[in-house]
Amino acid sequence: MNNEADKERRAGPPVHEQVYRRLREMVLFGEMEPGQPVTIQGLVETLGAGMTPVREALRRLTAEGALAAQGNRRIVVPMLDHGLIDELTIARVALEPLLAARAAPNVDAGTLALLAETDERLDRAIARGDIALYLRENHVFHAQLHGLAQAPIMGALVDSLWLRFGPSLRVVCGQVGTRNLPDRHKDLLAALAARNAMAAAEAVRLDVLQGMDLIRASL
Amino acid sequence: MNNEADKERRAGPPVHEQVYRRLREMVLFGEMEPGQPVTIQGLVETLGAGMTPVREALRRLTAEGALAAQGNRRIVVPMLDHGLIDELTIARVALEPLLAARAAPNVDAGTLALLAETDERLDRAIARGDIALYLRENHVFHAQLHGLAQAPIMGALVDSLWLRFGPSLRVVCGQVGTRNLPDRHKDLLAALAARNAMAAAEAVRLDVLQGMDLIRASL
DNA sequence: CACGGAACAATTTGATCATATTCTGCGCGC
DNA sequence: GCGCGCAGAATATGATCAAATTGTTCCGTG
Repeated sequence: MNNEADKERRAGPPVHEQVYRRLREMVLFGEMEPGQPVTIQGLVETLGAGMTPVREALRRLTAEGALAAQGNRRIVVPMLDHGLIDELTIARVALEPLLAARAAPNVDAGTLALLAETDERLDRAIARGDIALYLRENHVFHAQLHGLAQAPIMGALVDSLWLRFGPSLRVVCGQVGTRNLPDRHKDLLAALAARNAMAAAEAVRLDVLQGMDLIRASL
Repeated sequence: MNNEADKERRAGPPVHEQVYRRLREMVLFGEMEPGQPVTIQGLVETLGAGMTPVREALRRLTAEGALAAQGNRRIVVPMLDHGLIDELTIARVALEPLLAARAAPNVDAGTLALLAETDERLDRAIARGDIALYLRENHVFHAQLHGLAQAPIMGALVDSLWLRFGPSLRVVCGQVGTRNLPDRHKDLLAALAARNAMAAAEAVRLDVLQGMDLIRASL
């Protein structure tokens, strides 16, 4: 009896984990605006979860830089200023090419095909002007690359950086459209196919610089 | 009446913040052994706090890499293997010299004197074989440097890295003693005094390599 | 008869919730 | 303009429920 209770019990990951993942996606894919306040009770109502799991998810995201706690006990989606964007750019340029270089020796035909497929979907999203899908596929593309690097620590650092510019990237795309979005992915795929770590690193470096310039340009 | 209640009320920072800081120190300064399980209820008794603040502090530290959640919902102090140490080394070499270079232009006489004082206390700690004090002063030294860099994002990334090797560093010091601990601080201080960003970066790079080699050598 | 292992029970630990308490910010009156 | 409640939101507690680990027992086998 009591089917609904049973169904809820079956849910493998704990609630605070589910809430964390949901909020993480919302931040990454621009479902939350920079500067927007995030209230616990609001999320409790929106997500239909208890306070404790929501609180834990918020602490976790705050620790990762996805959200920001402003001294008085309010939590907001962080806004980026010029200095922070510069810092983010420096950090990304320092780390992401390293990941690409580490990934290069680990590519095989299967993973390469997977990356190529993702990049194709990404191109179609750009062509159709589907910003949400672009953000999603772009993230999948880089996540696959980072997975290949077999580097959990550096991967976590980079994830944190992506969380920080996610909301702002969405805003930029909304303003600029999908015309000149960064896509050094073809160079990257060629480099990976050739197992050329240096070339892969350089392709990623350019992709990062191009993307961050876009954000910087829109203030 | 009820002085103890009054005292507790006076406590400015919220309990979860206090618990977080205490646990963070315990991890950074090796008061917890790698591999040691961390239980919520244990901390509730040890620290005399409620479950909710403890849980939040643990989530935060887990997100920062200071603790590790092993699939089954247990939390442990992470153990480093060879691969993780290599990764940590790469990440530290990629980031910390950048911070030093950014800090170099910002040094003035006062901050330089502060750094020199810290370094002196650090030397005395080494001379006396006081491992706990060494770890503490070494951290203060680098924290002061990172503060000078005016780089909150990269500072957070580096903090996360330090949290990851804190426990293991303590173990190493316990085995090796304080004889040949890394100390490129004299070179670094000279470079900072001369506002030489490149030299400061190089000094930090060598300090990092030396320190991580020590950990790597002890498996 | 001793040993190994699988199932089971008991204890420990984690997850979640309902509720009380405290703090912040805001609007009202002086 | 300034202080003083008042509403609302966050913090913190303890109870309750669920899950996992541990220890134990019992059976089958060599």
